Amino acid sequence: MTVLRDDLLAQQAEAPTPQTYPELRSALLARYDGLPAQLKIVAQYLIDKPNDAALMTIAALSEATGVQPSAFIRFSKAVGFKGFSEIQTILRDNLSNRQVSYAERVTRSSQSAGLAPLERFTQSAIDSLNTLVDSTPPANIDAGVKLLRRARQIHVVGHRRSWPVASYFAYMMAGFGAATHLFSPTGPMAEADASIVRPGDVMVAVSFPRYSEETARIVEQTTAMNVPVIAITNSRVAPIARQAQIVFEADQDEAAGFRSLASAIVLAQIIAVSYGEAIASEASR
Amino acid sequence: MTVLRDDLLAQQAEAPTPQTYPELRSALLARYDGLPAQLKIVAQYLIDKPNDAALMTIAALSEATGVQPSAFIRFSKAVGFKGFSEIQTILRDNLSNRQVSYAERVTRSSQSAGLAPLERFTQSAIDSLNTLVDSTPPANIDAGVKLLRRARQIHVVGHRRSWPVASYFAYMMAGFGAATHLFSPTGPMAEADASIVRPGDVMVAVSFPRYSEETARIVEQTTAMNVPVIAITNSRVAPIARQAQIVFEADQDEAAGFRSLASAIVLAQIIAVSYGEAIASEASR
DNA sequence: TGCAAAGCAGAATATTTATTTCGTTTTGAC
DNA sequence: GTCAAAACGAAATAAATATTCTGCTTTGCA
Repeated sequence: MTVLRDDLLAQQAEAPTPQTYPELRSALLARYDGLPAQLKIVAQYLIDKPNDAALMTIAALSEATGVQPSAFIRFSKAVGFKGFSEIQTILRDNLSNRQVSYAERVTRSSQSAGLAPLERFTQSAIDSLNTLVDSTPPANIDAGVKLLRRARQIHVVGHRRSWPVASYFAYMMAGFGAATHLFSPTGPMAEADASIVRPGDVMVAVSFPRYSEETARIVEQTTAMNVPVIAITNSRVAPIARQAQIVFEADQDEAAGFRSLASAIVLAQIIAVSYGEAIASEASR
Repeated sequence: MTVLRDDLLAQQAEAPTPQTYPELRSALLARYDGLPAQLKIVAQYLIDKPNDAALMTIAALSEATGVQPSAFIRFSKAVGFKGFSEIQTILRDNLSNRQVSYAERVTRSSQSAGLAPLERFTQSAIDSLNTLVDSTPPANIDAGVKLLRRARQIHVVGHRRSWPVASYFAYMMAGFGAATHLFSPTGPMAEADASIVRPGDVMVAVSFPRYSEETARIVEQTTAMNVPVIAITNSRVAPIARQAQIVFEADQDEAAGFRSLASAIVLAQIIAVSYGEAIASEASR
């Protein structure tokens, strides 16, 4: 009897209704696994976007999450509240306190010896993305897509820093059903691979400074076979750009000696998705 | 007569209804002197405590200011709005989007649908980079760097879409001289690799929806050996985030069903460079 | 000082938003 | 496979909140 009561008390004690957002957050994380499907979605939204949820109505949240309004109430009661409004009160309190700490953060980080890597690199990435929009002619994308669609097989090559871009592009293209071959990232094997390139194929080469010699060599080999090359690089005069049919520039101004791959990754995505959309719009005809 | 009409038109023209908080604020400051007593109080409150006003009901504002609810409506109409709710919408937008520049917000809202992939994806990437800055606590980066520096060896795992991020991170870390081991991107081999993980190591796991089961399994195996995990993922409640010591969120709002890796790539770069700088600053002592 | 116009407070109403209810569907244990 | 319990979705209801309306008060001007 005593044991049972203790258990109940303990259960109550280890789950006192949260009063502040940090408490709420950890309570949700703790209970997440045991929640039913719809309520998991609600919990996730509250954890991931508390500041959005603070300002939205239940109807808006329902729309955003695809979860019925009533589920928000069930959720609130499951977590120990009387209704969703109580949860929102916590979220709002947290939001109105937040701007203080945010302001502190900005002042603190901007005064501490230059700027923290966090701000430096995101800003640099944003700049290079803006440049990407301005410097990429839509006609270039169309031409690239056209070439890719005519290809018997699409080869992708990229080494070192360019490898993530190359592998991402190959992954997306394969996802769209394109016959894709990704060159191995290690040098020696790569050249062996080159033998599988045939006329009628297309080569997509990714290369950024310091330009990999292997990539350049593979591009040379394939252009000799009249296989057209699509180059993703940082400059029209980059080694691989000279022989390429189509050149995409993803220039990145470097922040503190380290260039960001953000614009190159996004460029690869744009080309791949444009290809995917072209495929899809033809299929639907 | 003509003069009077011109005057009226001019008055109308120089007071277009504000759409953003900065506009609202300067409109209020400009008109403040000409307002009747009660409305002055309202204006002052909105100028002094916009973030409070954003979250309060008219009743609460009435209580706080000693001004009747109806005066808030009269005020709103005097400034050109249909009701006080419209003003509050502006205040709330300002509160939740403070980190995003207004220029960007305008572009974002005016585009939404039917735009070329080029603009869609770059804009979406920029948005997610802004979110990254706002949602990443610098302390988290410090803690991650500390953990990485203590590691005997650093293991990196990521499959499918996450592979480019994982390989890029491993590449950079290796460049800084860290003992780095990158798990193979193909499933079966990956699990064999797990045997080389030892206590004293650190596991860096990259995982985005749809979450790879292999990654989750490897993380489980290694946490069982008391190897701490640094997670790069899109949500605190992502599978691998649960067991992780440190969680970095790089959530990206998806554009047209395709999420960009830009913020994840930049995040990986930030962590790696922070590590590199920590190493360098110690070496120079 | 008187008078019109503007401002105001408080109650009444309309609207929005949260919550409850209930019939249906799904899930999990046997 | 069957049954009971839990979860769910949709619509009805309740609560809250915003807005309008009315008559009264103050202000500015002659």
